[in-house]
Amino acid sequence: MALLGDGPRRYSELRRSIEGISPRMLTLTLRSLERDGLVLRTVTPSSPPRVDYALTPVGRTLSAEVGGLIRWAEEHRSYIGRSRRVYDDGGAGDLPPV
Amino acid sequence: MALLGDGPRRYSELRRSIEGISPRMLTLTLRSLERDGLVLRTVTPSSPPRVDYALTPVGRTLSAEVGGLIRWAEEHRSYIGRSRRVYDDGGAGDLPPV
DNA sequence: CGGCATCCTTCCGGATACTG
DNA sequence: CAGTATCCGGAAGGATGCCG
Repeated sequence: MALLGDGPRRYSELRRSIEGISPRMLTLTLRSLERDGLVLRTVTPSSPPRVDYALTPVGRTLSAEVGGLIRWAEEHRSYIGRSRRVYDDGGAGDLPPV
Repeated sequence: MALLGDGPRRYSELRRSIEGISPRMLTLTLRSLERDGLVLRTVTPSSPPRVDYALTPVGRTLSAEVGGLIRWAEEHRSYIGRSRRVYDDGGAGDLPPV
């Protein structure tokens, strides 16, 4: 979603930039976004074939929202890491061990 | 998350207002939020026992973000419904059948 | 009241192989 | 290139029963 924020992307571009995603999941995700009217799929029947994915106007409004969430996650990543360490340390207390 | 937006809530309050959630999932969710430092769990050892959940300052910032997402979903709910109907109708085209 | 432990089913999503 | 089809393991999460 957020990846499509600035302009259309080809299938293979997306696949490469979302490191670790399987073709299956990428297609499934794109299809559901298309079904929901958030992404527009454009097929150019050439050889080799070319398929572009772009946000629809409504898709752009969601993308903005998602972008905010991503920024939040980046900004608080370290806070969460610290919280988890404290919690997992065994709620024993916030004073360091003797 | 968003439910805690305005003030602490008791376990049973949450359970009732999130209709359909199992005690297991509610606890699991609250625990992970607590672990991440987003929610504060306060136990009042009385009889019957009482446990309150409240957002931490960082939790409030996420809650705001999530609130935006919820508003987005409500506003575009019908748009998505329409898109799906069109899509499932069999991509045949946007002109009505003869 | 506010949980936790356990069992059991569901289904998400990865790996792999094949196609227009 | 841009997928689809199939198989399959593991994790998510509901149901149930018990406890401080």
